[in-house]
Amino acid sequence: MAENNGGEGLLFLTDEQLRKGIEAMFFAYRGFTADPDRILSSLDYGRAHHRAVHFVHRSPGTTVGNLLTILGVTKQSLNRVLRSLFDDGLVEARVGKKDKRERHLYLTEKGAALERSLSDAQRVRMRTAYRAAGPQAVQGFRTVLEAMMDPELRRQYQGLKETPQ
Amino acid sequence: MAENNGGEGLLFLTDEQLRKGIEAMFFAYRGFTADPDRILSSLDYGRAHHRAVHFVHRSPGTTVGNLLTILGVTKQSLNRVLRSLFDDGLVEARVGKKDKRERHLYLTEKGAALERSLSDAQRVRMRTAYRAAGPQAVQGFRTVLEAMMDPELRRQYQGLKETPQ
DNA sequence: CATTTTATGTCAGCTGTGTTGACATTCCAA
DNA sequence: TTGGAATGTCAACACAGCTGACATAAAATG
Repeated sequence: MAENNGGEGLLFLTDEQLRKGIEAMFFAYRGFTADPDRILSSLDYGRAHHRAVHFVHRSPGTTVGNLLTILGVTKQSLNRVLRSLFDDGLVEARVGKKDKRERHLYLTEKGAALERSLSDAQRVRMRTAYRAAGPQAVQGFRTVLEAMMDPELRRQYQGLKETPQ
Repeated sequence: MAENNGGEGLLFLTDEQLRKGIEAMFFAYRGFTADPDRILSSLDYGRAHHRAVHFVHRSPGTTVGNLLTILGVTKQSLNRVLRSLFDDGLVEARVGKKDKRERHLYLTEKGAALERSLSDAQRVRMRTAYRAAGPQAVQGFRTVLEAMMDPELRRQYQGLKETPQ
C-alpha cells in the first residue's frame, strides 16, 4: 500500500541491501546489549543472568521448564545461572502446589531492583532510537524482526503479549 | 506523512512498547544467527569465525588492526580465531608493501566458499523476512537499527558503504 | 642515529555460558 | 507397583571473551 518504490520494485531485496541489513543487525545488537553489559560485568554477571531476570520479571511464577523453552539453552546451563541468582538473593523458587517437581520463580525485591536498573538502561537507548526514527519506522522495525524469528520463537514472542501469567 | 498515530502520538514510546521491542531484538537475533550457527558448528567453528570471515570478505586486504576495531574484541581473542583460519587455509595474510608491520587479510578460494555458504544461509532468512514485511517496513527496520548503534559503531557501519577497499 | 610509538603475535590464566553425560527426585499412568 | 516422563543437580568439557606480560619488527620522531 502506498510507496510503489519504483515500478518493478524489489530493489530492497538485492544482495547488497541484504548485506547491509545483516551488518545493521550485527552492529545494532552490540549497541543493544552494551548498556546492560556494563552493569552486569560490574556484578560478575553476564547476559545469561540478564535474560533470566528479564523473563522472570516478565512472567512471575514461571517454571524452570518454561524458562528453558523461552531461552533455548540446556537446563544445566540455566541451572548454573539460577543457582547464582538464588545464592545472591535475587530470585526465589517456590515448589509447585499441584506438581511438586516444578519450581516457580519470582524476583525478590533485590532482584526486582536489578531488573529495573538493567531494563532502564536498555530502555533509554531503545526510547532514544525509537524517538529518532519515528512511529512508522518503529512499526517497520517490529514487522521485520517478527518475520526474522523462527516460527517457534515467534509464537513464544507473541504468546507473551497475552500471557502475563 | 500519513498515520498520525493518535494526535499527541508517542504511544510507541511506552514502557510496554519498548519492552516488546527489546524482546523482539532478542528473539530475532536468535533467528538471525541460527542458520549460520548450524553450518559453523558442523565445522567446529563459532560465530567469531563467521564474523572474521564476513568482514574479510567485505573488505579484502583489511588489516588485523582494522578488524579489531570493527569487531570490538581483543587482539588475543581475534588472533586465536585468525590462527585457526590460517591453519585451515581459509584466510591468507600478506605483509604490507608500505608498512611491513601490517598483515593484509584475504579469503582463499576455500574461505570464499565458506563465506558464501554462511551468507547464503543468512540471506535466505533475511530475504524472506524482507519480502514478507515489504520495502517500507525494511526502511523502518534499518532506520531504527542505525539509531540503536553506538555512534562509533554507526560510523563504522556507514563507512563500510563507501569503502569497498 | 637513538628513541619512542605502532602493529602485531604469543603465552598464561581467568570468566561466563554454552554443551553432554550421569544421576536423583517426583509424578502419573499402565 | 512398577516404569516412564518431567524436572532438577553435579561434574566435566569447549568456546570465546577478557587481562597482563612480553617479544619483535617497522615506522615515526627527536
